[in-house]
Amino acid sequence: MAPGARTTTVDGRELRTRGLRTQARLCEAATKVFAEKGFHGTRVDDIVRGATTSHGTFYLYFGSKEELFEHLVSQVAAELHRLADSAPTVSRSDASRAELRTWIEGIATLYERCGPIITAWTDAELAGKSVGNLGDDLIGSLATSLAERSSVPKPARLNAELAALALVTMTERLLYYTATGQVRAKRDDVIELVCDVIVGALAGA
Amino acid sequence: MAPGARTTTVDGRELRTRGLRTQARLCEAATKVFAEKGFHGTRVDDIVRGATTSHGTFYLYFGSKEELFEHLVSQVAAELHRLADSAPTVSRSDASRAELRTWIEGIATLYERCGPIITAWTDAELAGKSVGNLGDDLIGSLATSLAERSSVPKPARLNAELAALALVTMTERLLYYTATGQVRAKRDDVIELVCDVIVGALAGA
Amino acid sequence: MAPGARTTTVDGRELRTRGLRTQARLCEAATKVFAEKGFHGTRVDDIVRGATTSHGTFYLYFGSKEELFEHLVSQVAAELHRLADSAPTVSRSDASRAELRTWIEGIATLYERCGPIITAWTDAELAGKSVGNLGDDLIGSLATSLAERSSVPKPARLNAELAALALVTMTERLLYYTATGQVRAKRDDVIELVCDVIVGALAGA
Amino acid sequence: MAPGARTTTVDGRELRTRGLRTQARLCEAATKVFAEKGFHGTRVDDIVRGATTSHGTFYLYFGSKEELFEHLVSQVAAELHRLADSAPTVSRSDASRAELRTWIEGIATLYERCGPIITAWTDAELAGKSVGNLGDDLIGSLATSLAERSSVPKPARLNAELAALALVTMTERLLYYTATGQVRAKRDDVIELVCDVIVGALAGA
DNA sequence: GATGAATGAGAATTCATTCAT
DNA sequence: GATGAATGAATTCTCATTCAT
Repeated sequence: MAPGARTTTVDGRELRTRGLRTQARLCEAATKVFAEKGFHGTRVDDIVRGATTSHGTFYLYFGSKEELFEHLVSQVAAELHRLADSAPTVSRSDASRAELRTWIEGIATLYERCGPIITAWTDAELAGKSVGNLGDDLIGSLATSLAERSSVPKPARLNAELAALALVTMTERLLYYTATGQVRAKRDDVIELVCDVIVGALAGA
Repeated sequence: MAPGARTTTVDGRELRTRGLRTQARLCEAATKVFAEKGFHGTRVDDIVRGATTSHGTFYLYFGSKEELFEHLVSQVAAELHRLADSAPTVSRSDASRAELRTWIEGIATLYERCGPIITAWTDAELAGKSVGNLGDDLIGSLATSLAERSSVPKPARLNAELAALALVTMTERLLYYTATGQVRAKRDDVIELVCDVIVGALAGA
Repeated sequence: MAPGARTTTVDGRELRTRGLRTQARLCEAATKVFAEKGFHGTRVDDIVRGATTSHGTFYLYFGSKEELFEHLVSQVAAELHRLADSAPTVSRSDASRAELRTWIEGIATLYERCGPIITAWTDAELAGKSVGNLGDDLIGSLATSLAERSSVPKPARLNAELAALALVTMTERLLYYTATGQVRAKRDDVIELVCDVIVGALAGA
Repeated sequence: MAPGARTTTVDGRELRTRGLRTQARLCEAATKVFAEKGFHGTRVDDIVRGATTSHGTFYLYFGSKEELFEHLVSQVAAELHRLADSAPTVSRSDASRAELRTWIEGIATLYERCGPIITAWTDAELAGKSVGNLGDDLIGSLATSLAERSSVPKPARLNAELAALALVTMTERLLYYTATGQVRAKRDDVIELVCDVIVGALAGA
């Protein structure tokens, strides 16, 4: 092989520049179509046309519609995991609040970029194709991180873990609705609000 | 018509007792299958087997899979609308808290009964079959009711409407996860928690 | 049986007044629907609704959709046969022309009454259900009658039988088009024209 | 595109030689089956078997049974229109008669080639799928052409337009019956006869 | 690497006819 | 006599995937 030629492997095959570009085109097209029609509504033909290639080529790069989909979703999932790892501690201090805000902003940004894929993800999930499980895995792990790092004095009723879950759930959906335009509110307002509720609930009185 | 004979009409035909029973059997079977496999995963054949009838009979009562589905969903939607209308006022008084709790319990109960249909609903919605729109319509209207009835002193940042939306969203998802077993928590704990967060956020300090 | 009760038999069963009326209603409704939608386009359900009865009742009187259809068609066929038998002689005499005219008028009238059924007949025929065969049988026999009675001096080329066929065919179609409104021409003009052409062709110079 | 490569497009796809052949096979098979069983009697499956392909392939080239049918019919229709445009003038001169004869022969030839498709056409038409309308459009336009070009001195009663319609109708049906074998007569006799009648009726005395 | 063609196992839906009351 | 309910074989159409060039 020519030295310096950039290659990656897909399913064991070496991909050179041309192949890489084709693959990228497929991903792009797929992202668009999945976003518009959801997982079930998307036909391989749609993707293939969008990428101006052929069916044959599609199966050169991805073993199935599912596989391409998982490929796309796993990228989002990875970012969400990264966010989970960087969950801040929650307390009433100004510094902590700023940190929390930054974190929430990170989630918002991700959702703005990938909202539609997340929709399709939910769609696919319902068909039992657990790709990495949004509802459970990721929201769960975001919540766990948050709970671990919150300074809850545990008033009688407040189960920190559960509370974190509630709050992350709220955050997730609200940001999702905002990103997809289902909720008409200013991004900043939403972020502030979410921070307020989280601090109110998770920081000791 | 003989007085007292209960009849409904489907496409101009009068339904007698037998027909009514068959229709009910179809609904039951459909509910079960939709719950198990989601809207897309469900075949008319599954429903028909579940109800021990024939395909022909199915189309005697419902024009299509979609139609039967909408029939089921509209019932849940109606109940959600009813709940929206009965949203309580939110304040720190004990009486108000009790009312809120009852309301939340109502939602929880509905979700326990219909969780799977709601899942399927989301599933169907993604295919563009807007049956009545869960995410938008209903959560929105639950939120609006709640906002209107909350005694918020409006601290600078807290937009009551948006807050209500956030809280209802949280409630909805959390109860949904609980009802479907995706979250392992005691029903009562969840309800209490949700109440706490709502009161904390929506009742004036 | 009560003396004087009018009865007919269908498939061996005795029909009393009520049954007779139901049967008549079915025929009426069928005539209408066949006319509108053709044989293939007509569903038993359409007929049954038109007659405000049930499917069960339909099969009480007719063994199948075909059978009812044949029942209707055979009536028209009978009248056409009667017309064939009464074909006039064709010559240049005024008396003969008047006779011819009357005959053509008879056909026109029949077509005005039954045009749509004749359409449906053609429709059904194409499916291989030879009910009595319009194209062949009847037109043929009309032609034969006409040929037999024409005073053709047989100029070299003119095969009377074939000519008669041609002329009857022309008559049949033209009257049919006129009766169904596909040709916008005054009834009398059409009849006159047809007479002219027939006399011109069939009567010796 | 490589110069000389013959391609057509179906629904945006480019057809190569192989595809073109398959499409042709489908048309051939369809022609045969439609001829045998009429439009309604023909199943996609019949066509597909006749062409030794799969259902999937069928729908690769035609959106439905109707579409393929229309494709076939439109070809015949086009030829009929061409014939309408080339209608001769009618007079008693020998030259004119020869021209007329040639014209009629053209129709006869077309009917010999496409008779069965024309049958199926009528069949389909009755179902309301107006493909281009045989009875009305085409016969009408043949008639119009003929009328325009006939040297009728207009004896009192003879409306040239209507007469032409009558004659074309006669021609059409007679040739049709002859082509499909419903009338047992020598082709030439029929053509001669038709010419005679037309000249007799349309050429001034 | 890339492509158009081909496949065929489903899936939804229709409708003439029979059945039970 | 009459009726509503039930049936299921037959039919059209779809689409993920494989094949041949």
